[in-house]
Amino acid sequence: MAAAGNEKPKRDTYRHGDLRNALIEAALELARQGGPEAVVLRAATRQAGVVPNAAYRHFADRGALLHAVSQAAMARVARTMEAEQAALLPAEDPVTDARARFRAVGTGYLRFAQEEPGLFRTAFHVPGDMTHAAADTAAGVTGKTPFELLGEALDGLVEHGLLPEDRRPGAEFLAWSAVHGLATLLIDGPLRGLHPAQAHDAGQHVIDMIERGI
Amino acid sequence: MAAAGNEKPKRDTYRHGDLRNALIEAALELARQGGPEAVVLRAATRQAGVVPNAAYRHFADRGALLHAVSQAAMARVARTMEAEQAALLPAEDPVTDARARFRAVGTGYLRFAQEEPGLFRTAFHVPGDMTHAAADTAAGVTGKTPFELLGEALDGLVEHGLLPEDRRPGAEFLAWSAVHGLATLLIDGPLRGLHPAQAHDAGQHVIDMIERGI
DNA sequence: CTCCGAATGTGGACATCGTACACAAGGGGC
DNA sequence: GCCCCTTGTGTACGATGTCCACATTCGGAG
Repeated sequence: MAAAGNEKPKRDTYRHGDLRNALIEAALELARQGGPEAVVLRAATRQAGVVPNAAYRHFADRGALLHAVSQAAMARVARTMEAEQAALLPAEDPVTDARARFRAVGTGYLRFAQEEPGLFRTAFHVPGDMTHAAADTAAGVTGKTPFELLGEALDGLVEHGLLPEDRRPGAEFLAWSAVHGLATLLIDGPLRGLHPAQAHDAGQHVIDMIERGI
Repeated sequence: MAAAGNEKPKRDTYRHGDLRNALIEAALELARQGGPEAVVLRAATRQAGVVPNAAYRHFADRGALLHAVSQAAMARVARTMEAEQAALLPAEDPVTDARARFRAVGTGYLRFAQEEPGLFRTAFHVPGDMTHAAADTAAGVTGKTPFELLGEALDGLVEHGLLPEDRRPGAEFLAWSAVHGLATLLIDGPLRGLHPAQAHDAGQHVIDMIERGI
């Protein structure tokens, strides 16, 4: 049983053709299992069947690669949130709908955190630009970042009288704080390893708290 | 201007005498500026004036050192929380007191996160044992971990009728989620670099939300 | 069509890191 | 006073990020 890595797709052309994306893809896989610190430049190039230095033709340094991966991961968060909303069956009451769409934002966020902890941690590892992240790289299919989706849902609450207008400013930070904090607890805090169903319950409780306290 | 590091306290005895603590101390300083990833074994031994391998007489590996540092950082979190409570001037009303003590838990937590972001991140980097952390290494002067301090404050709320008893179970996770999430936003999220006063306000808003929604 | 420059990939090298193994020094119990 | 266990040293190895010089190829200007 020789230890042969499953790398090196043995390209024959001198040029790779799509190295940049291949690197992001490989790094994304590394991030999935192992989080941001597992995104190691040489491993990604190995997987792409290319010499380490080749990466520097597409990324300034490891940080730049990691940032690209982070953006990609964030886009997946957005897609999960969108999917959660899309799965909602419309009630007759638009007020109920607005509320459901708001909750779906949090639920999707938490779902992603549980299902893809590595990617989740990567998405918010070199953050700071969650709010103004280059929309196209960090957005989901609707072209909105997770943060924008949240803001939109909050606007919906106001619009339908579920949130007083004077409470709206800064509300995204309250909601985001609570949900993200729980995600942290679930991923590698004391709530780690919670049964999915229980985790879901915990999520709903946090969202309840937000609705009450926001 | 030769590049001379400010290391090597030039010990003369063959034995160091207190290497373990010296390493933790050095690593703590590394963590303060740079967070967990800045805790590099060789740097700590350098600072202690000792060869890299000497560390292995006291820690199984880098992870073990980091864990010790994490515990120490957590103890500081606890102390900051205790200080915040101690600074409270007692009201005549015990109910008001209970509430103030609860809020001080969150305020102290957030204060520490802002004042010592590196240590804060280190404290919860290899977490999972925040709840059951070896009490003596992660505790403050009162011998309680941050988590225990929170639980106690919540008990106080119940005791004085500020929190319905049936809402008590699991309440620490709701409160912790919200406060920790905000800490994350403040440290390296979109709220990073917020003016201390504004950060304080944000913290109070989150705690308001918790009180309302818990 | 040819040729040349810009883009892309290669090779080799270096500093730094974590860590393993064998050895040295010395302090404490008998 | 002797021996051994603890603690620190020396040397070494593989891995990583990154730098520099060189090779290969693509695509457009002539």
